[in-house]
Amino acid sequence: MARVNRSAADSPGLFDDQAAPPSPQPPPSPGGRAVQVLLPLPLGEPYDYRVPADLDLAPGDVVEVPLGPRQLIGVVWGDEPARAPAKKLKNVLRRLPASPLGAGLRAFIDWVAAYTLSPPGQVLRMAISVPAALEEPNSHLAYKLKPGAAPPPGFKMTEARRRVLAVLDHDGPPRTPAELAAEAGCGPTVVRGLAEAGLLEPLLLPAKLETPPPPDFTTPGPALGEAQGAAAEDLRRRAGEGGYSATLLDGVTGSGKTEVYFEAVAAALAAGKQALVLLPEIALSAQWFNRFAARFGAPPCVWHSEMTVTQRRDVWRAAASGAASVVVGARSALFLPMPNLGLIIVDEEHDGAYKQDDGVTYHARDMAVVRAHLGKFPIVLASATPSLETQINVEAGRYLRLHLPSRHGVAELPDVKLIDLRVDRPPARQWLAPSLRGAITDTLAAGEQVMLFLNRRGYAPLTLCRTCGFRLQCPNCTAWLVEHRGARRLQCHHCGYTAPLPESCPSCGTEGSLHACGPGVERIAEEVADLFPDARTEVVASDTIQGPAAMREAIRRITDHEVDIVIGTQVLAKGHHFPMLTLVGVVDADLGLGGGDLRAAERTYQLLHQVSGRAGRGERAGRVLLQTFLPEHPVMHALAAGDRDGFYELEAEMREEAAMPPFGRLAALIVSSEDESAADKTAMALRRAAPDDDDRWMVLGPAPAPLALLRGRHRRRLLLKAPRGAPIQATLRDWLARVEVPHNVRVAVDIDPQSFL
DNA sequence: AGCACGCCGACT
DNA sequence: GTCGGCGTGCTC
Repeated sequence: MARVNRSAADSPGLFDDQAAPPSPQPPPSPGGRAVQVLLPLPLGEPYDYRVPADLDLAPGDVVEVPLGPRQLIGVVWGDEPARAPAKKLKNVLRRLPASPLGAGLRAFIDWVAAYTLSPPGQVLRMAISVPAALEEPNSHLAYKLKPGAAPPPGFKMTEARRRVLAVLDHDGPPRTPAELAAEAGCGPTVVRGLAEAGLLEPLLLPAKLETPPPPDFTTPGPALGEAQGAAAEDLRRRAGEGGYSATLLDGVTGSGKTEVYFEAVAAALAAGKQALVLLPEIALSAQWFNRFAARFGAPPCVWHSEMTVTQRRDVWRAAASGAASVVVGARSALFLPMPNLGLIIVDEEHDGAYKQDDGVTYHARDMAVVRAHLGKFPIVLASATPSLETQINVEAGRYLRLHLPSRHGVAELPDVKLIDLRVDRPPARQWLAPSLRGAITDTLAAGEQVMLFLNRRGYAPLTLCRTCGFRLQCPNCTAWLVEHRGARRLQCHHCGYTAPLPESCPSCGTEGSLHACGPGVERIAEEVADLFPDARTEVVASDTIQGPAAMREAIRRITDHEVDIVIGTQVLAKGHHFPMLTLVGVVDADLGLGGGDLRAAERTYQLLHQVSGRAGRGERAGRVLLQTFLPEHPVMHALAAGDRDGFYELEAEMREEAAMPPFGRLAALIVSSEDESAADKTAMALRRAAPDDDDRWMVLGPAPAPLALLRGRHRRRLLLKAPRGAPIQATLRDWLARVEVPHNVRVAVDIDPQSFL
């Protein structure tokens, strides 16, 4: 074998035909090309690697590199000369066949990392979360007829086997086992049997990329009303022209919000762009998919964390290659590589599910605006009850607003009435007030449906001993154990701890003295069964409904009126349309208001508004009864009076007065440790090192975090309050650098925390 | 995030 | 005398 022109630096060829020995690193060559590779680890900065001569690399390329003893996949982040000492440099091993990450996505990852004070590698990990998608798609097995093959002796030519051979006999491409089985109408074993008998010739087809069916954006959308049409036209123009803009699409369910933003999606597609739609709880929105399919004649690509690795691999590839023109997903879809991304929709933008609280803490709605800004394309935020942040951004002129009036000229909400529980009292140990019971009776008599809403799973939120007062508490968290009578167990809703319900008090040993306090949905179901024994009832909560299929089935039963009274938690608050549902009873409207959380009133208003919207969406008028001990509270007042704007004005006034978000900014430091005193010590040390420019910065705490003990870790919280526009990241970075954090203590940073006590 | 290296307790 | 617990520190 003649070899020519081999340089001294090349392998001498000795090992060429042997099992790979540990590859000797070529000596460092100062002139050799290097790249910076960002690895999906919390490393803080990209690492330098040498580029072998036969490899041509550019920023965005996905590569495999050695790191210590292992090999990792990373992304080329820069192509400057190496800064690391030359003797540390290792070679890039290979470039992966994945589509490179575009400059826009890379800039976005850097931006999110800087904003959230997270290592960029940790943010990158969210963008390349499916390693399988980065490799060459697997070629797959296919069969064609083996020419001249004869059945072996003893082979029975059954009808099914004959059909398979007939399918291949007509000309046509080789087919995969699954395709063959489907076309021949038999099981996969039949195909395998033929292959084993040597009648089929196996061959490997190059992988065909799962190309999603293209949405049809050319067919005009449904006829829209005047305001809807004008809004759609505005968004169409923006999506078609490109360029950054942020628009609040403000309208209740039934105002045609979805149809309007579908027009923006259609315009983006017509301009050759990809569109991304974020939804808060993707798995539960079967009705959304139906509407999308009705408008575009094909389902969208879906992305959420509960999908299988295979599903996510295919969607990731389709997004990265540009084959997926529309992706709809939960918050993590925001980090999908979409090279032609030209429009983002954030539906239900006020929803708390957009905030990610572990790992990189980010708010997907706000980061979506950043991605649109960096990518210079429009973003649409849609909601019937926008967040106060978004409202203020509209008022300040940072966001545009398109208001959609209700299409049918009816009031935005059904008739909402308050039930004053101080006067209209339920009997002892029961929870439905007489007037609500009466309304349920009337509704059932009219052949209509009732929804009772209580945002609390299980039977009772607290169990205590009547003899000694002992309360059953989670050993790992600062939380009561919730009795689940169906499962006959106690459960912690924060860490998943469960235990059987004890017969006697664990503290004083008295038998039969444990007492369930307060209601959960299971207990309301018990009361309903007692009061309305003939009604068909169903409890819908995240723990009674396992998986999207079960959810769809529950929704179908309710829609088809197989249920008279549905008792549900938050999972039932969203988007569903039940034509025969005319009465919504909110068992405890005050539930979210306790605890002094900054956003308690806002969130309660948004949730109850949404729940109220479930009543009377069909032909029939609906009514809503809110049981409350606080009928004079602004939230209750606004809901009963249908005065959304008044509520927001008051809420904005209070926040502005307190210089709280969105008028000021917050960052939280969560100090946590299994060792309580270590957590306390670190928290106090942070307090002492706090920025002391009192005019700009204000530090609150340390205080026990909302769950002072969570999953066995003791948590303390400090809050940094700053004026809008203050350099909060730089201040936090300096602050953290001044404090020595022991190794058994973690300090997590939460920029723009959403919930706290 | 892994993974190795390192420094103190219960075994053959 | 060794095996192995997991604390701590590095990886271009």
